[in-house]
Amino acid sequence: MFSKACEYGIRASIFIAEQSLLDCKVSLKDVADAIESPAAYTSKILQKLSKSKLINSDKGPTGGFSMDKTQLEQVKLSTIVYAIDGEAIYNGCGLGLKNCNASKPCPVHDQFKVIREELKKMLESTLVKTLAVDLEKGLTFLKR
Amino acid sequence: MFSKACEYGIRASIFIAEQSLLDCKVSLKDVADAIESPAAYTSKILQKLSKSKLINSDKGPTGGFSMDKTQLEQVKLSTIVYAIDGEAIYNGCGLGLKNCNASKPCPVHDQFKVIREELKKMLESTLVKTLAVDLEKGLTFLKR
DNA sequence: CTAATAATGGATAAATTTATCCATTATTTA
DNA sequence: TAAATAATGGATAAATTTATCCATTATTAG
Ligand code: FES
Ligand code: FES
Repeated sequence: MFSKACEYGIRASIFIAEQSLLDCKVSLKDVADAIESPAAYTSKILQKLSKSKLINSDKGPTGGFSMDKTQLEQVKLSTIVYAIDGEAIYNGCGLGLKNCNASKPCPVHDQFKVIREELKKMLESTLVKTLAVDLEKGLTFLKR
Repeated sequence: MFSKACEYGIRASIFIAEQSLLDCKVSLKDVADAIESPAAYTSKILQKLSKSKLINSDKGPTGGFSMDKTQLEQVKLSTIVYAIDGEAIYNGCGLGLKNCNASKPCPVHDQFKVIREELKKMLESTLVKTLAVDLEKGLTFLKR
């Protein structure tokens, strides 16, 4: 469904959000440990999220990654997915034709459209912060 | 969503189904031309579908790929996807944890489950033959 | 039986994605 | 100001996916 990079990105964001709700900054290592991901690769992904202003990053001692109030209120799953995987998931054709196009539809266009719209709606209506709250409550898990 | 191989596989199947409904066998080249895919790569995919008994293939002159009555009645999108991409799409975790597991759910488990179930239902309720009929009518397209 | 045809299978190659390494930069504390 | 810390950026490397090439096998028609 999503690329590995995107999966890591979502998991990392949820962890950072959780810790930010507890007023804690986290280091790259914290993140990699929490989501069980390769640190260096995760670093690249966090850089991308940071450049897209979805998370903050600070250098030096006391540095680390965090999300501020505004980010916590605004960053949705869709924001993350878009920043990492781009818009392919929204307007890509399910059978790989370039661009889904209703006026020259592929054989599964009608069926796919429904699913894709559901997915889109879901991603757009889910705040990372909300997921972080459940994580903090111990209801969900970032690794296994 | 699906791998390129799976996209080619679905498009190829629909084309073969369409031609089989018209009682025509098609060669590898016919398929690759019809779906605008690299022939040699497509060949590998068709071999896989053939070994899974989803399509027939015959060597020699008058050979080619085809689907018989039974295959046309039985092969669904889900059959193709399963043969090529495996079951990952059905029981894989949306965030990449190994196996979706409701008793130790990832943060998006509930949301994802809904989407995945929709997708599954859609794939399982769509016969390749049905898609082939619309293609034959000129209502849908395999390339663009 | 021969020649032509078309799929098959194995070996590679190219491209993309995922992952690692390390020197550099910015920041903080002592 | 020096030392320690943590992210950054660039260069590679490994792994996976996608794609190509070619010799072989099976089949058909002449
Ligand atoms: S054209 Fe293929 S999904 Fe719309
Ligand atoms: S555990 Fe992640 S989708 Fe079910």
